[in-house]
Amino acid sequence: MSEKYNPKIIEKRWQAFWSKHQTYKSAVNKNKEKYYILEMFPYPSGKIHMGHVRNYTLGDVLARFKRAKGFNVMHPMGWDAFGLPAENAAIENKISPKDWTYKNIDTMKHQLQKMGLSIDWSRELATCDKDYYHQQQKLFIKFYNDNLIYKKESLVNWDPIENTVLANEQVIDGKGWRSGAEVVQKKLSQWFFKITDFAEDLMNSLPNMNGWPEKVKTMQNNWIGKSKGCEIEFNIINEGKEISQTKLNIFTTRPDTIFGATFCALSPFHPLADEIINHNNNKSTSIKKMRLQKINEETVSKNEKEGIETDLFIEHPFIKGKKLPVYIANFILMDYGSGAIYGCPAHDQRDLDFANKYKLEVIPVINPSSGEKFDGLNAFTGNGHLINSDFLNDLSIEEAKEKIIKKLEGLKIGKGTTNYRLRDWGISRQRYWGCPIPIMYREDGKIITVPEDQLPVELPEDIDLNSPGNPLENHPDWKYTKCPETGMKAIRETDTLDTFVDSAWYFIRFCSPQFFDGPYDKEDIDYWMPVDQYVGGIEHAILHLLYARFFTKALKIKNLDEPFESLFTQGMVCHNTYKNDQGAWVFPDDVKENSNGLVQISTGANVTEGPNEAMSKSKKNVVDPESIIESYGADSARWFMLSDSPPERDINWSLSGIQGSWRFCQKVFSLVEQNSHLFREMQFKKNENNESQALLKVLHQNLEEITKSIEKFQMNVAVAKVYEIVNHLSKIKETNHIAFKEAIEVLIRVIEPMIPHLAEECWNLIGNKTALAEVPWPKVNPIYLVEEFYTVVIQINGKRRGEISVQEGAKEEEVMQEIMELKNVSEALKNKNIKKSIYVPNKIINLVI
RNA sequence: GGCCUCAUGGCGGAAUUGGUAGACGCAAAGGACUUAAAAUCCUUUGGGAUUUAUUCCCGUCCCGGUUCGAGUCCGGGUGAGGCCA
Repeated sequence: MSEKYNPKIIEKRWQAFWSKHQTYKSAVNKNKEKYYILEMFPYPSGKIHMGHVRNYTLGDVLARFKRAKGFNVMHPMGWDAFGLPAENAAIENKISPKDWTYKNIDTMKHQLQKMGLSIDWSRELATCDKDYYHQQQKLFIKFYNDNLIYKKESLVNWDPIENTVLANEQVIDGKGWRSGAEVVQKKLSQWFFKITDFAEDLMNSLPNMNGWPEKVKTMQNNWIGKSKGCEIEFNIINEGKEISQTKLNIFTTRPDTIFGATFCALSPFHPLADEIINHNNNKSTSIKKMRLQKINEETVSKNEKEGIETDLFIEHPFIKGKKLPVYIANFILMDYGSGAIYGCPAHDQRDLDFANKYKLEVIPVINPSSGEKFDGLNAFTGNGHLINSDFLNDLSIEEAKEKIIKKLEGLKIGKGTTNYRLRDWGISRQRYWGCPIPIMYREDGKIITVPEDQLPVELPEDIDLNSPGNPLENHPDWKYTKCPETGMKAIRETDTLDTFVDSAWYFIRFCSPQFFDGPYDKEDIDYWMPVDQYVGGIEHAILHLLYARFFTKALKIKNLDEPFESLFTQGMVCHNTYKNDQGAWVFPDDVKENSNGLVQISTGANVTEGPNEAMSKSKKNVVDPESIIESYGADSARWFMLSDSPPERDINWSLSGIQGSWRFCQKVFSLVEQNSHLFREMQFKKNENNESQALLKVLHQNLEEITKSIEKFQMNVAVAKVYEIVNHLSKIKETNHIAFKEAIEVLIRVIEPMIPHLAEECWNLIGNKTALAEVPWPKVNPIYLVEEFYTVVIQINGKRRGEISVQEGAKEEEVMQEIMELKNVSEALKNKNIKKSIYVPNKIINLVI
C-alpha cells in the first residue's frame, strides 16, 4: 500500500527539523566564500500577501542553491516596523501601536515559517525594537556631527482641523483623508539629510553597477537629474520702492535663449515675495493665497498657470533699455535652482502657456533645423541655430551656451553652474510611531545632541493618539528634560524619523544584529557586505534604493561603497477582477460558474470577469496565501510562483495553475515513493542499456540547463527543465538500473531550492540519513552533453529542405556527399551549380545555388 | 512631450544570443481504466493545401534593409507598459 503525498505532515516535519538543527544559521567563516542574499523586508501589516510569497520564494531558491554550491549563505529577515498604519490601527482598534505591530510580526513570522524559507531567524530584527533604533540614533548623531544633517524651513501638507502634518498619501484630492479639510501648504522647520552632497557620487557609481537592471539605473540617473546651466544676476528696477534688494539671481539651463527672455517669474516662496507681502497690501493677499496651492513638479505641469503682477522689472543684461516684468507665478519651484526664472516663451512650453495667458511678448531665438514653423502654441525645444540674438546668431545651441556663459563670467554677472534635480532628504515626521530624533533644544537656544550614555531616547508608551497634533508634542512630560552638561532646561525634539531612514541601513545591521557597541561590527561588515543579491519590488527603484546607497556611502566604511552588488526586481502577482451586477468588487473565492455563467456564491448575483490586475485589497482580487498553503501546501505555492512567468514580469494567479503545481508535487512524490524499495534493497544493475544511456543524457543536459537558469534568475526555465527530467523518468521501464538511481537522486537535489519540504521527504524516503540541505549540488558529467549523432538541417538558399542525422563533428565533405543522395536535394540541384555552401557543424548546412 | 522597456499559438512563455520557431506548463479535444465520477495514464493540438508524405505553402505586430540564413541585428511605423515631465 503506497503512501499519499501529504504536504501538511511533510512540511511540518521538515520545518521542525530545520528549526531544531538550526540548519540555516549563518556565521562568519573566513575559509568559505560568503553569499549574502536579502529580500526587501516586509512591513508588518497583519498578514503576508502573494507578493511576499513570490518575493521570498525567489530569494529562497537562490539562497538554497548557493548553499548547495558551497557558499556560506546569509539569508536574514526582519520587519520594517515603524510607520503610520500602526497609529491608525491603534485609534481604530484601541490597541497600542507597539502591541499591534508586534502582534502582526508574530503572525507574519509564523506565516513565513510555513513557507519553508531557509532564513536565519537568529538575525531577526524589527526597526521598532529599542535595540535597533538605539543604534539608529547613534547613526543620526554621527551624521549630525559629520555635517550631513541640518534644519531648514520646508513646506508640509497641513491639516488645519486635525492640526497635524499629513503624508502625501493622506492627502486625497487636496483634502485631509480623515478630517476632509482643505489641506494647506505650511512652512515648518524640519530636519534634512544632505543627500545632495553625494549627488555626484551617487550618479557616478551607477555605470559600474553591473548587477543592477539598466531600467533602475536610468530611473536613478533621471531622479538625480544633473543639469548644467548658468546663474545670472539681473538688476532690479525698483520703481515701487517696495523691496530692499537691487539684484536678482536666476538659474537657467538654457542661457542660450537669453535674447528670447520676455518676463521674469518668481516662486511665491521667494524672499522677494516675502518683501512684497510686507510692503504691499494689495498683493499680499493673492500671494498668500497662491502659497496655499500645492506646488511641486507634478502640479506645475498640470495646473493652470497663474501669475501675480508686481511693480518690479529686471533689466535685460544685453539689450539696452529692455525691461522684463516680474511676476510671481505658481509654476516656479522654490527649491529648484534659485526659485526665479526668466521666461523664454518661444522655447519652453510652460513659459509659452504663461505668456499667452498674460499677453506677453514671444520672441523665437532658435531656428529649428527641422524647418518646423512656430505656431504660437507649441514651444520649440529641439535643435537648431540661433536667431534674433545679436552676438549669438548662427551658433548652435551648445556653442551659444558656451559663449554666453563666458561672456557673463567676463562681465561678472553670471557663472556656469551644475544643478541637480535631487533635493535634500526631509526626514522629520510629526508622528509618534517612529524613531525619536536624539536632539534637545536648550533654553539658551542651543541645539545639542543627546549624549551617548543617555541613548536611546525611548518612545513613551502612555500616549494619547486621539487628540489632534503630534502625540509626542502633546505628551505631558516626555519632552521636558535637562542638558546633562549645564543642567539647563531643555526640550526634546518631538519629530520622529522618516521610516525610509530605518530601511536605509537594516542590511548592515543584519551583519551584526547582536552587537551593541555601535550600529555594526566592522569585522562582520568586512566579511558579509555588500549584499550579493537584493530582491524586491520595482516600486522601490528610486527612494529606498537611493537612500540605502546614500547611507552606505555616508558611513564611509573602508572598502564599502555600494550596498547591493546585484539587484533583482520581481514582477507583481495579478489576478482577474470580478464585479457583481451591483458594480461591487467580488472576491475570487466568492465566485463560481454555473449554467448561467459566473455568479457570486454569497449573494447569488451575476458576476462579470474583469481584466487581470495586480492583486489589491481595494479590488478584492486577492488570494490569501495562508488558505492556499492550507489546501495545497507551501511547496505547491512555491512551485506555482516559479513556473511559467519569468520572475521580472507579472504573474497571473490562477486556480488551474496551483492545481497543476499540486499535481506535479504529487507526481514527484509517487515517483520516488513507488521506487523507494529499490533504494532500500540496493540491488541496482550496472547495466548500460540504451534506456539508461538516454536517461543519463536527458538528466545531465537538463541539469546543466537548470544550473545555468537559476544563476540567471530564469526560474521558469529551470522549472521547465525539471519537468523534462520528471517526464522522462516516469516513462522508464527498467527502474532497477544505476542510471535510474542517479537520476532520482539528482532530481531530488535540484528541486530542493524550489520545493524543499518535498525534496527532503523524498531524500529521506530513499534511505538517506543526512539532511538534503547539507548535500552539495550535483556535478554535470560533460560526457552526456555531447551527442553521438546530430540532426543537421539542410537548407537550399536559406529554405529548409530536409534534415540528416550525422556523427558528431562530421566534416563538410562527408555531409555534402550524403545529402547529394537525397531526392529533395538532387532535384533542387538539377542543372544548377552550387555557388557557395555554409556548414555549421552539428547544426546546419546551407547550399546557395 | 521626453527617456526607457516590451510585442512569439486559445493562454503563460522557451529558443544555445544570427543557425530545426513554438521547449515546458495551462487550457481544449479524443481515447484507456472505472457501474459511474474523481484521480491517473495514452494520443492530438500555430494556420492552410493536397497526392497523407522523410510533401508543399504561410507564419514570431506592420513596412523596409543587412545576411547564405533574422523571433534575434539596423531604419521607419503601430500598439501596450513603466518612469520622468
